[in-house]
Formats: sequence, structure tokens, C-alpha cells
Amino acid sequence: MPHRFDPLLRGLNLKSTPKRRAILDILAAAGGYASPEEVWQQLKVRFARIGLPTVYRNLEELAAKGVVSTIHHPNRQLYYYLCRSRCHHHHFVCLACRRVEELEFCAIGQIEEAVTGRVDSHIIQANGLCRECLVQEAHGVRS
Amino acid sequence: MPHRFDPLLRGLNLKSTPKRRAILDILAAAGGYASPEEVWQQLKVRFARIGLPTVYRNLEELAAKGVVSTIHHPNRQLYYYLCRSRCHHHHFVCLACRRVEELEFCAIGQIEEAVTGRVDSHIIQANGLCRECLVQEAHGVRS
DNA sequence: ATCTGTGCAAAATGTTTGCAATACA
DNA sequence: TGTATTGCAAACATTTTGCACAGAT
Repeated sequence: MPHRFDPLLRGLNLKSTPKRRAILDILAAAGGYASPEEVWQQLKVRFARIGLPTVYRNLEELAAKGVVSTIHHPNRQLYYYLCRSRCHHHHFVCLACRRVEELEFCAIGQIEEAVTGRVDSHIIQANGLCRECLVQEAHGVRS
Repeated sequence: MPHRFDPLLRGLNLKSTPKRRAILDILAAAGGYASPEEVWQQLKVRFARIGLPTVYRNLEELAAKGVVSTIHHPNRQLYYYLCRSRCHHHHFVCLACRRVEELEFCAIGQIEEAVTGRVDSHIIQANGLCRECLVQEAHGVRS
């Protein structure tokens, strides 16, 4: 039976395996960013035998292909986020609810002008509180 | 005897200890970014008893105070860099020679305009090859 | 049939903690 | 003297590796 992520995986030259599809499903359902450990916990609900290395390998592979992005958290743990946009963009991440806003804005042009060498990759990420969490905070709800 | 980093440490409300000064010395001598482990190796040359936790604690503290910056390397290891500038800036890091260029450019204004929430921190970092390493590469020198 | 993907165990790596001892101011 | 700093050992967390087996195309 067809799965919604089959075309995506096929396009990336990755085999469409149940585990791989489930990882994408879980990230999509999460909405925001998730850690490999958290993805694994979700996978264990659906699969009796599922290893953590599988999660790491797939997340890394999907990140290399640009389908998911790594999120640099102040707590130093690496998180992953399934991008909705297929175009180049950056992220504003909410540290409270883990929501991610995809920002069209990119300063790579200005950066390259300021740099004397060759830029191969760049990170632009903003961290803070999304509007919803700001409202919560204003109402005195502790996070 | 006075040390060149005494005033800096005093200004940060940090005691001027030999180890702390040595960490700053080592970072300054490195010129580019260094890992905690590498700083520790250097420290061990000078001190018979020096623990790795001391290195981590000091680097983190100095980073919190803004004197050193964390560098996000594609290899996922966290590095530290002693900033020359005392003003807000970002970094272009050479993945070959570890040199760091401090960029005055900052896009926080544009980012905040694009975001619906409140931005508390941001990362802007460019990775690549500095001009010198580009020349090396062009001459067929393998890195 | 072939090559990619996966499970498992184990190791490697990187980082933090708790607390007693030490040293700066 | 009082507080910040450090050493040490140990724990902890995260990520990677190797290899045999299973599964997708």
C-alpha cells in the first residue's frame, strides 16, 4: 500500500521502509523538533524491535538530504525537525513548546560579502518564545 | 605579578587564578577555535594537576560572560574561541585551519521582524575555507 | 539477486556531578 | 576568614561502530 512519504523517499534514493516512514510520520506528528531518543520512544510503541542506531542513522541521512534540519538547542542536545518548506530557509525555535517557524529570510549574501574565504555552509537560528508561549508567560503560567 | 588577563577577569567578577589565566593564554595562542580536550592537553604541559572538569567549567563560564564564543562544528563537537572584539558579532570559521573571522554583520533586526515571538538568542555562523586555505587547495595541497 | 537497511551489543566520545581540599581576595 | 575555584572519581548522556541478518526493489 502506498504511503504519503513514498515519493519523497524515492526522490532521495532511499528505500521506503516501515521504520523510515514511521520516523517521518513521528516527526510530522510532533510538529516541532524532537530528539533521537524521543523519536525512538515513539517508534517503540509501534515496533517490537527497533534500535536506537537506526534512528540516528536515519535522522542523519535525512538531514544530509535536507529533508530534516538539525536544531541547535541551548542545552547542547541536538534535535531534528521535519521541514515543511522544500526551499532554503532558517528557523525560529520556541524553547518552551518546541514549535518551529520557518523563516524565508537568509543573510548568506551579506555574509559572503563580509567573508574573505569561501562559505560552504551556514547556520542561522533564532531561539526564544513563540507568540502563544509569550501569552502564557504573561498570564503567569510557569513553564 | 600582574597578568594581561587580570583586568578582564576582574571585570567579569572572576578570580584571577593561574589555571583560568592559562586557559585564556592557550586560547589566545591558538588563534582559532579549540576543543576542551585540546585546551586540557595544553594545560597539562604547564600544570601537573589539572582536571578536565576545570576546563569545561571555565570555558562555559567564560562563554556565559561573552568573552569566548562557542563554535558549532559540522563534526558536532563544540569548540571555543576567544573573541578579540568586545562588541556583538558573529563568526566565519575555517574548517581546515581553524582560523576565525569576526563578522560585524548581524541580522538580528531582520530576524526579529520575521518572527512572531520573542527572540532571546540567535546563532549566525558561516563555515568554509579561509582565503589562505583556498589557495592551498587550489595548489593541490590535500588537507 | 543485489544492495540497502536494521538489530544488537558494545565501545567510544563528550560532558556533568558531588564533594572534599585548596587558594584567591 | 569567607567564598570561589579546583581535583578527582565516578556517573551520565549521547553517539558511533562492526557485523550478521533481514528486507526492499
